[in-house]
Amino acid sequence: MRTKSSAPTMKDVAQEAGVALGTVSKVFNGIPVGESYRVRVQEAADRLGYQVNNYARGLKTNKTFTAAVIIPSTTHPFFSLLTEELSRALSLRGYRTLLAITSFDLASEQQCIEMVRQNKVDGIIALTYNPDLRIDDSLPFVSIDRFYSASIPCVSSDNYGGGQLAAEKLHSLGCKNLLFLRSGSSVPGEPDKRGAGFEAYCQLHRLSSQSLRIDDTEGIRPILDFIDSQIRDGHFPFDGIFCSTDHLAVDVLNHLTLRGIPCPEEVQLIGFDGLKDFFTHKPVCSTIVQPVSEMARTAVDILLSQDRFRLSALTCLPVRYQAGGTTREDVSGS
Amino acid sequence: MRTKSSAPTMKDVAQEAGVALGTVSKVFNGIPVGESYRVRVQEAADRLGYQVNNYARGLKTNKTFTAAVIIPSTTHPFFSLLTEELSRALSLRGYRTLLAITSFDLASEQQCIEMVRQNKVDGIIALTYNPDLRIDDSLPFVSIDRFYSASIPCVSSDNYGGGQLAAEKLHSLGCKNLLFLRSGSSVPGEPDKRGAGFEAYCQLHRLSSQSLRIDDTEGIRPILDFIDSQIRDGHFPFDGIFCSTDHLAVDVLNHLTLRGIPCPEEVQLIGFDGLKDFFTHKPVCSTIVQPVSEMARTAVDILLSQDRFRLSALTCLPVRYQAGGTTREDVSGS
DNA sequence: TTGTAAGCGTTATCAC
DNA sequence: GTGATAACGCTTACAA
Repeated sequence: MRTKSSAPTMKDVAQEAGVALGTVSKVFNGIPVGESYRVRVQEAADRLGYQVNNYARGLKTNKTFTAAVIIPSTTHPFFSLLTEELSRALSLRGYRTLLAITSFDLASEQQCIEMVRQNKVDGIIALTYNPDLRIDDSLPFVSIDRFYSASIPCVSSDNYGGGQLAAEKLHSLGCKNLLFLRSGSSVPGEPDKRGAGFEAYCQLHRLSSQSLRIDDTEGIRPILDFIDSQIRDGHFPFDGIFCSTDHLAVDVLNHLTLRGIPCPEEVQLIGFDGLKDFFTHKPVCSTIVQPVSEMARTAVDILLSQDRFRLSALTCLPVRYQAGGTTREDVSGS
Repeated sequence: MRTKSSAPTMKDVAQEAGVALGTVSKVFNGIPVGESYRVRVQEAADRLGYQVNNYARGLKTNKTFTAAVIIPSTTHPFFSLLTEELSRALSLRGYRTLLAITSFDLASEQQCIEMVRQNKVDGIIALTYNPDLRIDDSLPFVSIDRFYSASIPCVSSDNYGGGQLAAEKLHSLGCKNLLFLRSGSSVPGEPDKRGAGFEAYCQLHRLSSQSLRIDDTEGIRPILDFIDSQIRDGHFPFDGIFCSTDHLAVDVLNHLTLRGIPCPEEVQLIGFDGLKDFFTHKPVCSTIVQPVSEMARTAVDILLSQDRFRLSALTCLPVRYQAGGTTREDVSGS
């Protein structure tokens, strides 16, 4: 029956159903209309395989029911989980996800923002590193793990509390000489508070502790070198290490093993993120678990909330400790 | 200067620049225009922070420069890599990515197609399981790993050849009694050819081989039970196993280790996918590597090619073997 | 070259 | 309750 080459429009449906254009529109917007008309329109639409054109609708309504997710990568387990949870949360609220991957490139981050703005998204959720990001505040924007300004809501896990928790755990596990290791982006962000919380706990409880922070541009070589420099006669002076990420913790664990320092026997190790090995579904190390799912839901809630500006500028979600083989309580299960 | 509440439009820019609307449009479409005008328009646009409205443009041109990626999940390493590569390839061609996650749900797959169609995407790349998917062929569609019909181009790796390659490798590594294990979706797809290729090689070379295939709805328990049932006096009768995925290979490896069957000493194991451990960047097992990046690029090329119907219905990309510790040649490096 | 006006598919405001 | 009609922001003939 369809001789038209392009997709059917409301006009086609109206003609097919023998009703006026406006009536068709009403049917598809749930606006009350005579039952017989409703059925006629519905049938005609089905026959034609009609789908409403969101672009045209958005042009009129200024709503596209599409949100952008801007993220550095999709292959890192934390980001991939975050992406999935964000997409799921948006979908649950009837929103589509426009995905933009920045590859950790600062210029690309800005481009992505411009690009998705052209697509007239209703809002942006972004995990970025560029401290000078130009964010137009006419468009709802929620930042993850990076605080920009009071007018840009930021969602993160309780990094500071997580650092404290890690110190507390190591403390209660009998560690006397603590070490904090950090490898990460050179631009400041919420995750920096992990070390701050850790150090605060140590200071408060008069625990001996030392910290080493490096940029990930240098690779982790400096950290491994530091570890080697500390080893004297096969002995490592620290008995508890908190690493800023699980990834770093695993690298440190492997290096210590290589050097014959047994973990958790001689030194206990706690990471941050709560990543699970994909194959075994087991934690890769003892760790502070980020509530990724809640973070995603919260970010979406804030993005879509009517009065975003009433909300607090920074939302920190609670973390929890999870044993994973690199601390000594594990023998009694967890 | 901006007193308008909503985003600036071309009209605003025209007014600001003191030129006609059409002139502004031309500037943003690269259509030649007097240099002085071009500059005036550009400046006015910058001043106003103007961004073209892709929705309005698409309405007129029937092109949105947006493609949909429909995928079961973003957390599985293979899918997450595929998603990233697809997004990257699309971006390189000037396309945005609309991401839809189906969670392996057949009904959701259909919904996603409908949903992205409403957003007037220019095409869809999908990895789906629903054999009865209703695909409107008015919209370019490229399927990954599942062949629907001659009019729906399908991209996959050379699953059949990969199966052959696995058998050949095990053969050349001295295995005499082979086993193929498969756990996967109950709906047929290109990956099923892995086993077929494996068996074909065994038959051709008169190698003793056996196969066990189960649906992943049952979990992998039946496979582990089968393995247990084969063990006699601590001895396992098969000396070479090909698993349909790396994931299965790792599970089998762990189970064999648990039962005291050393791998690769007593039995050698090859998986399929080529996944790397995220932390160590090392293969999780000896494996047949899928060319994910090429698959993504190919899918995008096909999707955006003008005459898609000239192309072959099924494009199989070459795989390669990679040693990863579960086969015996590894001692001499890889 | 530049300006004008029609129209893309939809919604919303009206008379009917 | 139903059906014309004017926008929405943009592109594109076509006229100036």
